[in-house]
Amino acid sequence: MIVTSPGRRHTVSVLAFDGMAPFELGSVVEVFGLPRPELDIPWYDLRVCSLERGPMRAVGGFTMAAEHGLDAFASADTVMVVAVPDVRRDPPPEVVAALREAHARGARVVSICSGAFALAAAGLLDGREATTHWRYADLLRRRFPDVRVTPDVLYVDGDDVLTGAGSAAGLDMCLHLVRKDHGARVANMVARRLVVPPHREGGQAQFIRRPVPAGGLPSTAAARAWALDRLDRPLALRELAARESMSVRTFTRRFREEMGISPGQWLTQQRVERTRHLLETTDLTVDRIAELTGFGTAASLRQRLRETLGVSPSAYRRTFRFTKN
DNA sequence: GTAAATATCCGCCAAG
DNA sequence: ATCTTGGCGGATATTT
Repeated sequence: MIVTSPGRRHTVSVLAFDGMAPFELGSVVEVFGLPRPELDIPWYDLRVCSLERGPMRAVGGFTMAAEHGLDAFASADTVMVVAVPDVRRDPPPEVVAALREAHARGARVVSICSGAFALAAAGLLDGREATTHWRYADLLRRRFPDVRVTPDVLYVDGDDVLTGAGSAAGLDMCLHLVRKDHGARVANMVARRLVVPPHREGGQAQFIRRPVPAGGLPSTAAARAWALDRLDRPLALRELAARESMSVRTFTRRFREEMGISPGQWLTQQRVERTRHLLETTDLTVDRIAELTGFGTAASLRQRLRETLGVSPSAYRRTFRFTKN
């Protein structure tokens, strides 16, 4: 879903304001604003915009000044709000109007963290599923009863309107956008360069449950640790369940609640990660790597790699060996 | 590449 | 009443 016309880069705008915390803004800058000469595609054109003209104080004791105003904000292909000055009141009417205008024009409107309050104030979340930082979920529900607030996901993709949860989930949101625009291969390269934890990279899941572990409930953590330790051997679901003294059914259920993916999918992700590592750092044959990573045969390794990274083992190795030297 | 054999996943529901 | 558990079955995925 790239709405850019040919010959023009996809523009992303993000709103800055006085008193804001820099973290989520930084994530957006990192993903969309950083030059990426290693990719042979035109990268995004990021515009940091603000209502204020003068310098804005940021949390942490420094000041910043944006180069663009609200017009640039409203006219981008992807319009992002990563926070609001005050979650208890609506953002400035100019901002609300800019969001409505952008959405009506067909722009993709995205929020991270408390930015969802700005989208909600503009009516863009009415009747839709949306998320925000878990600290604000109740307040968002109370202030905007027409919004179906889902607190325990990393992000919600409504195609033209997307909402991301708090803090680091903003990065997941940004990578998700890259994946939608440019495919898994490019998204994975960006994620790699960001050194983002692997289990958040690969999946197709637009919808990941429980960004923070649920307290108190029995956990599948020990079984996961055990599995990682013997990843090279075949691991049956019933063995993992037995590790936690759970039935297969309960284990599967707990696992999905904790990790957002099935045990089998998780296992595959871990094996793909190990495969990547070995491809990048050794000259072992694909057959040997298949043994060491638990894929068993090179055929199934190739299959999995093609699915998750979109490339063959040799192509992957060539790319990363080449860019490293 | 196909086909058969296995394994996994998950809604449903009764039982604790 | 409300919640968690775990067996069952059949759709789906994976391995051989």
